[in-house]
Amino acid sequence: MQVDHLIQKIGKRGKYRRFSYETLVFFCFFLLDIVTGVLAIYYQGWYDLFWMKLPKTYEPTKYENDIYALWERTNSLKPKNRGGEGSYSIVIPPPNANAGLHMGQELTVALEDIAIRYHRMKGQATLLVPGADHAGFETWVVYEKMLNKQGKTRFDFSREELYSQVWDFVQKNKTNFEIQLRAMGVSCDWSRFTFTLDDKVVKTAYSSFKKMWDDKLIYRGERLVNFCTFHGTSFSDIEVIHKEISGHLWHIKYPLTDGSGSIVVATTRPETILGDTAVAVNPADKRYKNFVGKTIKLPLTNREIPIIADDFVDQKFGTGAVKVTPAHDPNDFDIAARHDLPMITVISHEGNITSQAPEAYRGLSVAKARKAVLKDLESLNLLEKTTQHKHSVGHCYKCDTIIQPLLRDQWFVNMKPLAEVAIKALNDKKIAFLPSVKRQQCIEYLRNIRDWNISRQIAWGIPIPAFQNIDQPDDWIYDERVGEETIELSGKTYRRDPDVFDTWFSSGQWPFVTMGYPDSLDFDEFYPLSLMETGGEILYQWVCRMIMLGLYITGEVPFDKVYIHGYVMASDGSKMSKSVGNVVDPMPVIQQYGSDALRMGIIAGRSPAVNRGYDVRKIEDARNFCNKLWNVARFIEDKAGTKAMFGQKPVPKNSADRWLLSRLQQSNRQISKFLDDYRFAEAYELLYHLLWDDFADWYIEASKIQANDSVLAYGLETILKLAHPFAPFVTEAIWQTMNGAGDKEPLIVSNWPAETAAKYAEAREFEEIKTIVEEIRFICANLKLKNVSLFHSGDEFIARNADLIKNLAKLDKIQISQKEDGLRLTSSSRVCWLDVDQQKAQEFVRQLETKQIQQGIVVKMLKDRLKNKAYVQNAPAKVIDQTKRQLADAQALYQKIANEHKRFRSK
RNA sequence: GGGCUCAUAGCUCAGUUGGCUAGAGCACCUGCUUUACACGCAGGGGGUCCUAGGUUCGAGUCCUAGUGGGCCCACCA
Repeated sequence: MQVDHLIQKIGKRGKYRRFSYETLVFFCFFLLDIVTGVLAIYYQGWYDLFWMKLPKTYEPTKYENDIYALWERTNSLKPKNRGGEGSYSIVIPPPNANAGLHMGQELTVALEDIAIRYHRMKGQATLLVPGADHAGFETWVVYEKMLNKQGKTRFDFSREELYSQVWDFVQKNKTNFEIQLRAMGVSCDWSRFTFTLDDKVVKTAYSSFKKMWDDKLIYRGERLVNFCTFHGTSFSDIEVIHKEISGHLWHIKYPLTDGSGSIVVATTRPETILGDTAVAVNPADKRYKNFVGKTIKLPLTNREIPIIADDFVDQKFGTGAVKVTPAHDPNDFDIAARHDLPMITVISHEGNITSQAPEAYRGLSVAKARKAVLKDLESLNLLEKTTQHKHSVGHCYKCDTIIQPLLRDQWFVNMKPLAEVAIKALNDKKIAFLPSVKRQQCIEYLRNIRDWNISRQIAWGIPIPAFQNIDQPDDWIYDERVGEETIELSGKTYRRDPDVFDTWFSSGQWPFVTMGYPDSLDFDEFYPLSLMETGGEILYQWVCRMIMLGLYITGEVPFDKVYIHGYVMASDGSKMSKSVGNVVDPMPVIQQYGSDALRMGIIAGRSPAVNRGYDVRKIEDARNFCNKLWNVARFIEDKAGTKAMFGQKPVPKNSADRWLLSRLQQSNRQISKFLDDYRFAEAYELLYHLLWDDFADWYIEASKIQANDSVLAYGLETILKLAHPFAPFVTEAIWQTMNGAGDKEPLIVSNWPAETAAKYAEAREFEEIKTIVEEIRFICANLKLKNVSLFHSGDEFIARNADLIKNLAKLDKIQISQKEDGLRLTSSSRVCWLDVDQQKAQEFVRQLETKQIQQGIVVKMLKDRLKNKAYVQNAPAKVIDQTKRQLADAQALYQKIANEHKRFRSK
């Protein structure tokens, strides 16, 4: 750098003249260097400002906050160009308000923001809506854990107290992830931020509930629900985790009442005997033909229960006879409904045996009751045998407690009518899916859908607006006065349902809630959303429900396209999990490598729905990419200056200029196409090579020999724009620094580069130069040559581009010569040779040999292909033409190599 | 039990209606104090595209079966 340079210069002279004037200057600079060095550590910006505009390496942390603030200050995150054609909108899947953002969310917002920035630059009215999810049960679990740490439980507080405490807890975390979303560079419109407990959300949830209520889609019923006895709440079916458990199958003898024998049933849950109300066999089962209609005396109880016949029973399983416990098994519940059997609840919501069971077992836990029941059966000699049995058992997805199917009065949504409409929309391809297989998966789910239990027995959530007549339990009314414990209505007293909605009931309405349904400009313009981008784990819980509710409430599909991304796994391919401790937090990574680097690193090489490990090397690659861009900008700043650089038409003057324009045009086309098709990783890779290979390694190197400021600036401007969706911060930082005063619009709202008129043919000349240079580099590296000369016998092309070739290939000189005794180049049609002495050149013969053999194989392969009649007959003309061209090229090359090879051997 | 998905260089992965003489980054090897960048420059080596069949003029790409990872769904007592 400048200081070091001066020190070197002055220092050398000072060596001989101590205490001279120069020595003094030297020390002054030396001191200054120390001072600036120290300052550099504390305040890099000042140092940079003093010596140069753009510092040597890009340091993201220095710019990112300011850049984001600039976008907010300039209102760049709000939709512009409204009212025109082709608006573009996305809603961020609202992160849970109870924790920081994880890598999966980084991926989510990275993909969404790339799409948003691209469409914004294309000039569309563009909207990305941020939000936060109260995440009912999820947050509840986190909060309850915190309470427990303080030695308290949920029973210490009233429902209202709990609600307000959780509210405060969530507010804190909400700010936290608002900061994080900004750090991730997400260009969302903060003025439209929506929390799932905001008034408008609650209002919409209520009006939807009311509509369903009126349409008779809501019913209250005592059904079996999946109940976690630890958390004291019920779950929907898809929230239950089924696990393979290796347990036992107990065969139990049930004596017939008439004393004529017994029937043996097999069960995995012997404690449920206490609640049996029948034994069922298959009507076609000959073994039990005479049993049907008889009764048995249920062991351990004094009850007499019937033996019934039902098709559900599988003759091949167990003994072919099933005990029926309607209150604690979904299948048995169905059987009971068919046969009008009583239901006896023997397990309580706390997971203990109830008073409906014989006294001996009352109050015991399920596990203890099982032991006791087995012991008693054994002593009565009723336990016939015990076998090992693998079966799947539902568990609470948070605490791993075994889920008990329990009878409970709950609100249910009749899903069939909603699902049918959704299935039709999906079959009609009203929504596109990436990857496309997800459509079928959704349809399958919807076809087999079961009614949705939307009641949750927790304090944190949207209260269900329903009240029950205290004198008449069947009398339920809809009322939104949920702040009241009881209400009076025409002389009757009604008590509020203490339950809250399942979180997904409100978030299932997210697309239209956030757009201000039913009457707002946003709703008119931005609904349906352009894209719904999320992880595959909530395809059913969220995506399918949004489709159903969107269609039901608004009459339209809620979004045009669904993009499902894969998971960000740990680097060893396993799942990231807090308990394993292999979670990578995005925030420190942003600190270390920069927000842009994390964004590009996380999307690199990813296709939809494919899980991939987190790979720090990809982040490093991306960091290097940012730095490359930075240094390209520094170079151009140095070369072309900073005044009025951008926004001007490029004026090509030489072959490199024309080549670059053609490369920019092609890349622009391809990157745009990839982004249109949501192929983010491929667009990024193309961009990477455009900057690194084409622009930096070739064009900038060439421009050191023959500079053209207008094309340099145009190239940088175009690449900054193409790169902006992928690297928003560094591109904007460069744009802001180089684009002069702040009166110009920020890059974020600038226009996507228009296609330049560039003809590919014009680019051919530089391609040939590249080929020649590459061959010379190869030969020189191989023979360890330096400063060789290139001779030609007056070739016009070589002569015209001599300067370029000489410098790019690091030659000593290029001259005309008549005697051809060096090493002739074989990759180009130009006749030229390197001035290499014969002995040295001979070393290259082996290389030539290999090359000739390889080329010979290629020629033969292409020839054989064309000789094949079937190929010529069947392959399309285009492919055959291509082969012919390939063969001609290959043969020409082969000939050159062979000639050169022969020339050497003959010497 | 049903369904989906992945298997390509040492590692992580691209490779979209079959046309491939199979690519990228990292890692590796050889040279570079070439003043935009060592987060760099130049050059290089490295692959029976999981296995076995099949369709085709042609298969990494399509079909069938198998092997091994991952995921989802399911009420099997």
